[in-house]
Amino acid sequence: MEEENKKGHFIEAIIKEDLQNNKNNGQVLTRFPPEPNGYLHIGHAKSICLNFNMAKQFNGICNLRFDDSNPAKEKQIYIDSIKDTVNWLGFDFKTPFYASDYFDRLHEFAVQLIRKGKAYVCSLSPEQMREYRGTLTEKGKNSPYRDRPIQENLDLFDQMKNGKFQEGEVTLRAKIDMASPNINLRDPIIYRVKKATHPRTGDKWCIYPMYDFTHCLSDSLEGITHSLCSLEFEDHRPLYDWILDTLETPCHPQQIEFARMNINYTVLSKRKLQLLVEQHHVSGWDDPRLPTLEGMRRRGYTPEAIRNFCNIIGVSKKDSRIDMGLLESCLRDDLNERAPRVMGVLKPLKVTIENYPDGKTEEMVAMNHPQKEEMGNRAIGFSKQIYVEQDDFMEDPPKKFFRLGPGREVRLRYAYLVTCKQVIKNEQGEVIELICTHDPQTRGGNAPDGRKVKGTIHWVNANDCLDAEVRLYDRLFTDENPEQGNQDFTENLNPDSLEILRNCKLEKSLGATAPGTVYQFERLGYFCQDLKASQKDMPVFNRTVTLRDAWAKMSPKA
RNA sequence: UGGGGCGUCGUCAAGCGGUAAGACACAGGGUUUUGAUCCCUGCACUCAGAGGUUCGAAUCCUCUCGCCCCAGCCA
Repeated sequence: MEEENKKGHFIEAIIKEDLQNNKNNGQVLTRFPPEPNGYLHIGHAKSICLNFNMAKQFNGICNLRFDDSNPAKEKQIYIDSIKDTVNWLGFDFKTPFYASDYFDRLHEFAVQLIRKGKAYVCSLSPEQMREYRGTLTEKGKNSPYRDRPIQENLDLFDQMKNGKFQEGEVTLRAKIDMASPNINLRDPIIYRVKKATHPRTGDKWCIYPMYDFTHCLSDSLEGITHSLCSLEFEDHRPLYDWILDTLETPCHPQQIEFARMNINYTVLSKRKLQLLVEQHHVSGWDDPRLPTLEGMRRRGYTPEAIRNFCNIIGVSKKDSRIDMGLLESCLRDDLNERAPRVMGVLKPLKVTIENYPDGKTEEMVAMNHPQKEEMGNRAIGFSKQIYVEQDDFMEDPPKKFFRLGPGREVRLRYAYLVTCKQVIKNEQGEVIELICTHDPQTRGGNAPDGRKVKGTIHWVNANDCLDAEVRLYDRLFTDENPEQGNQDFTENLNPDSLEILRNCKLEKSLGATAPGTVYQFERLGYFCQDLKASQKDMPVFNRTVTLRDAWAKMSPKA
């Protein structure tokens, strides 16, 4: 808590200064305002953490508010998913707020604006509207309907509300300045006709407020003090302020913009994510390869790892592209602490210990976490037939290969030192079995004569293990920035982002996994059971993330 | 050619006139029954560039260059 005096990121600095000046009576109220038109992704997590953390840090509150002013795109399933995901991430909101709960008040505000002569009903068609708006370098022209008398506007707006107009026929516009260099101020539309059923208000309305009108007023109605949003809304701030200054509102929140998150080798836009789902490049919104929070959750990401990541990357106004490696580093950091260790063989190679008694089984004692005694031990059966990893054997290994090879001795973790005596191949010349001997004196893994064995490999008891499917995931795209330029970003999809292994042998204890628990398969990585894909007789495990692998680094793929 | 932003290590990011934090990555080394973890060490004489102000600048001023956003009845 010596953080107190540090300024932190620029938003934190602004809030501290406001507090010092007793602005907003020393209150801090933020909000996370998703539109329920899709699922949340890691980019949203940044905003969620920022908003909830600022509120918490300054003894304030953060509202979850659905920005549901466009019924054409919004659905209840998204609302449900978003609520669930925010909770899963570890944030509490009492009851969610909805912009749609303010529709009546918003309507009154619109009428107020008309009465003030600051809004008018415009009968320009969408095409005409575009022409009148001008361009980036040319001023716009006033709408011929701009000077309709107040009473006429009132009547027309009422007719809009009563369904007398078709979509696109009329709009309600703020009367600001068609010559403004800021296009957002060229008489922006604040209400449009939309004959759609709203997930929450049903068919009560056939006119809906636009974002710019809805957002600032919703903020004000809730007493928000700091309205944090992304950079692209910077141009909208003058409009945000204009509306709140023009209308008689409870308070005037301060909009502050920050840069949204980007991560390399993936995409973080709802539109592109949706495309990946629709075109079946992935299995669904919760595909473990997706940066959606539901996907990451299914993959095995923990809320703690995600929150830590969001805190670590900071907040600024600079466009950035964060290294996926940092996310993975945060993940490993958390998983290393909490994941129980187990053994599992992904690509099994049968090993027969020729000098081990037939039919005998011993219980070897394995630690559930090498650095945490308190996590306890477990017993693992050992017998004459075991499986080891195919990658842990090389017929003609280089000197630095510390694993199995003809005549080489390695330690079977928590069991014995074994030496490879014979290699058995099939007709194709593929190694299908190893005949080894074990040193009975080395039970547990230590040699009484003090002889050093450099390599330790994992194994699974052949006659008492679990058959499982394991899914290995790699980055979804081969290009660091898949959305570069205007070319089709799906061309950069990594064809090897998913590898399914169907003949995996896992330690028996994995037969009953607690939902959501991530295990470390020693020497391989972190894995968790995929409850959605698992069958009764064939559990499916997802590889959450690999372990750091110094060996893989020095031997660039054989 | 209009308006709004942004440019500090490979990637994020502190710094707010007193002489470049930290994290990830990377490179060495140590411990280790996971080539994991952990622990050391190294890693920007320089802050997009050029001028200027100052005893002193990444921090102030001027100009130049580069990148991002805006012309939905989307948010």
